[in-house]
Amino acid sequence: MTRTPPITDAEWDVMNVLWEKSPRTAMEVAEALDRHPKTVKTLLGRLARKNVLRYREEGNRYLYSAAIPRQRYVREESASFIDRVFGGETTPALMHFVRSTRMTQEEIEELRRILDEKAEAGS
Amino acid sequence: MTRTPPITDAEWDVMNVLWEKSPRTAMEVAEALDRHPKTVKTLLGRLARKNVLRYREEGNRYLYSAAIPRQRYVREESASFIDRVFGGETTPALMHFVRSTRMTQEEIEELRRILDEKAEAGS
DNA sequence: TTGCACTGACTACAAACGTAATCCATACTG
DNA sequence: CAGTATGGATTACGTTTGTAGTCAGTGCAA
Repeated sequence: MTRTPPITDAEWDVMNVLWEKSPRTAMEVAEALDRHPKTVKTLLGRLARKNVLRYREEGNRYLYSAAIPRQRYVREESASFIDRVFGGETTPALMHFVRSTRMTQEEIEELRRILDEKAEAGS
Repeated sequence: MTRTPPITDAEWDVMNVLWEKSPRTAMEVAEALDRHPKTVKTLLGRLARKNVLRYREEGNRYLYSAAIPRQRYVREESASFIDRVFGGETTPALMHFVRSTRMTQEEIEELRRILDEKAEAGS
């Protein structure tokens, strides 16, 4: 298992749109982000070099797709963030997140169900 | 209310030791972090310039203290982290996060309470 | 009292970043 | 078929970051 290469803030933006929907052309990504196409191209290139995304030719353009599941990145980034900001205390961090995230009633319900499962499973 | 200036990873390390206990001399901070004193001095200087910490002279050396409460940084950093990493899809990612975090029954209870509050407040 | 040991101020510097512009090949338009 | 527009590759460039070295002042040891 290759280690996930670190990606920067701007690169996260790009990956987020690809994780949301792949594949996309550079132009589509740029539009989704409302950022300069050249800038986005640079970022796509850097991400490709890191093998975080993959592309396939389609006519004269490339179709980019995420090559590493978002889950994995979220997990690793969360760990390092929590480590840095919360000193490794995961649960307090989680509570903070839940508190500060706006959710619909359905989502709250869903979360309750998840908690029920966890309680069930026991520790 | 002045906006909290962004601080880098290395700067977080420094602030963490100051938040843990202030005031401290540059040397003490360097020792706590086990990092080169010169490096730490640079970081302290940058943080001072950003007014994130304050210092007071004591003989020929400075005693540094955090000038902005940790709480505030945690709040802001969390917000930007959630935004960046969870992207638009905050809640699904959060659910995954909850699912994959090991918690005690008490913590689960605590989280339930938080959800109750949210359900209450919402709609 | 004299020089050294520390300290902060200033300077250095390469790598990473964000943001693009330029260059070059090629696909579509007229 | 020629010219133009478009897309990727390469190059650019100021700023930020991590990491530390150099310089200059000063309090303490001898």
